[in-house]
Amino acid sequence: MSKTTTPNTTGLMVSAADMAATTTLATTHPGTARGPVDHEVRNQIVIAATEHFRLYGYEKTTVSDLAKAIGFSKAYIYKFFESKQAIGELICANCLREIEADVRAAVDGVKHPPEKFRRMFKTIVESGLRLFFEDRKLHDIAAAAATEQWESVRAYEERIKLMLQDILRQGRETEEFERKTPLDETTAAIYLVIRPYLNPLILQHSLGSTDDAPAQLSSLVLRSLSP
Amino acid sequence: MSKTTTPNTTGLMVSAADMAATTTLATTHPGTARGPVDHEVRNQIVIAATEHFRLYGYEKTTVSDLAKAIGFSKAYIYKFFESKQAIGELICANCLREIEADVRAAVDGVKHPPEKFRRMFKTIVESGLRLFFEDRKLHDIAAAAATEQWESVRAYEERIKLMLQDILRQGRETEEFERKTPLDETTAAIYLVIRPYLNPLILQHSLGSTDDAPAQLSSLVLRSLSP
DNA sequence: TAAGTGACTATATCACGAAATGGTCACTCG
DNA sequence: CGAGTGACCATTTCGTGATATAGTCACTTA
Repeated sequence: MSKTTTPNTTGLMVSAADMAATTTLATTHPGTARGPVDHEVRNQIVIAATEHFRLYGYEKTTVSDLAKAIGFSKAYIYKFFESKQAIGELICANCLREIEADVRAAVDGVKHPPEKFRRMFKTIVESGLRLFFEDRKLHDIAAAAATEQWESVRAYEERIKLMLQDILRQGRETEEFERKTPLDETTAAIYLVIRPYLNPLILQHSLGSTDDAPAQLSSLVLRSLSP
Repeated sequence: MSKTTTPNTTGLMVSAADMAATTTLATTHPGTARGPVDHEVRNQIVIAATEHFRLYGYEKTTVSDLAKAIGFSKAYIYKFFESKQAIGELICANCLREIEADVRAAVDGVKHPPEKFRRMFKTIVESGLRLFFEDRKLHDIAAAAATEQWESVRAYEERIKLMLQDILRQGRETEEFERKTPLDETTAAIYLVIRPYLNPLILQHSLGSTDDAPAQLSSLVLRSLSP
């Protein structure tokens, strides 16, 4: 039958902060979006979803709830998002980006790579725990995202990995870190060390050691990096 | 008295059950046991439970099933175990002890502590995965045990930790490992590194990296230990 | 034509009575 | 007295029909 040849461009026109009246940024991954990526109503949906998910959780929020909140019909929402999960992914991605921003802020301006690494690790754990304890409902989304391997989580982990690699590279340049081991290998190994504290799903099982882990593991890693 | 030889049981005998019967299954933690710890019927229960749990899983095995298997009434089972979970804990503990034995065997006879550590890590992952893939039903018990923090898991982790500390101590003696960092600290940190691969619950979430993780992380750890 | 929706379907969730299960105890029997 | 149990209870689990939800589509309206 006649495919709905919606004349929109489902392409990836990623614009960071292009919204009129909000603080939430709605960067969208290709595939999760549908219809106009930059649209007032789309932003309203994101805002309503963020609030509802935070207050009542992902499961207990129905698409109709969101529709009611923005004063449109449920069907209209599907003009902007492919599925409820696509909305969840976006909110989840925003969460993770916030953590990432925390980490970047903590590392930024610090001179020595070793200290950078320490702060990176420390902040990852702190921000992860903050999400877990203070925004449990949103954390649950992130956990679900991790379980089901949503794109948002994969991308987040990839970005953190790159950030780590960057710090390592800097440390090699300043000769504070050893250079024998291939950079990729070092990155991969250290990433494996911090992963349990990055991934919301695993973090839940590491709550017993979150107090000491960042310091102890940072020290261990830095020892392994000594030239 | 001396070991009961477990003459025979109504029902099939699996090799693993054989093992369970002949090796120490009397090692019961206070609270999980009840009545005579060394008793023919008790062993029959353990054998039946091992088999049933393996085949049908912990949840789907009822205490009545076990009773039927050994030819006694359900009530009699409670003369030997405080609860169904107590039986589960014992079977779980046996599983974990088996893994521990694997690890000990892999490390035993190796001379250099660095190599010992490598093998320890490698075997932990391999045996954990073996349980996961080949005895999923039993793995599920271990996972449940980890979730609910059963004593058996705590004890297992503790034993592995001690094993690790022992290797580290040896390495310090042979001067292959650095000695500046306090032994406790080193042990704790390295333990945190291997924990995600030890704990059945976390291992599930690390399946993507089980191929390279042991080697990469061993190298990282050993670098951190270099004098 | 673009913005927007009511009505529809297939699947998932819920409520709730029925059946099953973990656990106890008074009791029998040798 | 000790080995062993049937009958019993409180709590879970299960099966099932009723309800709710995700998602679609033809359609209206300005």
